[in-house]
Amino acid sequence: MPEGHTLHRLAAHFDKTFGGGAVRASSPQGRFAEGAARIDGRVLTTGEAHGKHLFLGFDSGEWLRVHLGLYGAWSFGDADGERHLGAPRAEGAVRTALTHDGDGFVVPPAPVGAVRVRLITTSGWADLRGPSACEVITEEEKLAVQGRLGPDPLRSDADPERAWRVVSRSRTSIAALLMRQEVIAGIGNIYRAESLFRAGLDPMTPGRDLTRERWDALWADLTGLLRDGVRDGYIITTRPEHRPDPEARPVPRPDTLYVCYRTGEPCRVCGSPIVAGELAGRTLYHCPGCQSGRAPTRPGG
DNA sequence: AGACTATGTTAAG
DNA sequence: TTAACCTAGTCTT
Repeated sequence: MPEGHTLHRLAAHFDKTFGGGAVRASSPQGRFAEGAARIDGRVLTTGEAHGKHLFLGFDSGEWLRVHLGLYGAWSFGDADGERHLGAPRAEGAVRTALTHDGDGFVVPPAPVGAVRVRLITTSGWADLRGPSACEVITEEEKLAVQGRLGPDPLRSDADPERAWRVVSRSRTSIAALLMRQEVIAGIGNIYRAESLFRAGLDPMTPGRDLTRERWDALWADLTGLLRDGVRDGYIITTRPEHRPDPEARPVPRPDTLYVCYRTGEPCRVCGSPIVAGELAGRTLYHCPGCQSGRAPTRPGG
């Protein structure tokens, strides 16, 4: 789950439900005690995402920067119940009654597992577990982090031209380029593999062999897929005609994806067995039938 | 109890 | 190119 769409969902959630009042911050696990003390009592003013980074802004002018890594996840509790957002976890909202203390702050349940940060307001609580990065930074430091990130298709300030300048001059494979956050921010293993399948592109195609038109189409497709992910809450890349039941809303796997996690299974379009390889330590999935470099096809049109 | 997996990144070799 | 790190769930012994 933690590809770009998840971080934008998180940012929107904090923006909508945590703004306005003071926030109590703590670190039940203890590893973030000092950082929590710095934001404790402050007002959370804004939630913002850039690629896979989440920035929570406080009225002190400081920011909480969170990167979920592979395993990080937030849990939330509010009037709507409890739910998780981040790494794969048991899903399903649980209805629990909210109780408030004398100051009007929500009383959350006892921490479960290693909770790095716990945030509490008068309307709900949020627990963060397993992030690869969690730190309080200044505005200047935030801008420095963002300066190292490439354009994020989900942000209004994204400049695809910047990504194209790198891609069009690189001998590196498009599959590797899509994973480099300084080239394009927010793409992970699933969006990488699925977008290349939808484009009919051989993952090993050098960046500089892409035409401008194909790059523009790839960027546009990624933008649409990411927006769908923000809306749906999980990644859906299959077109209705390629699902067992075109009428039904696809559930997260097995019907949502073309190639990811489908090693050896028949391609939904051409029937070829899906191939899994390895690139820079990550599993790279593709369909040898639909994604041959010589005569690229457009699966499903 | 231990191995293994996961939608990620960084630092060391 | 490899290992390390963060966590929790699932599978194997």
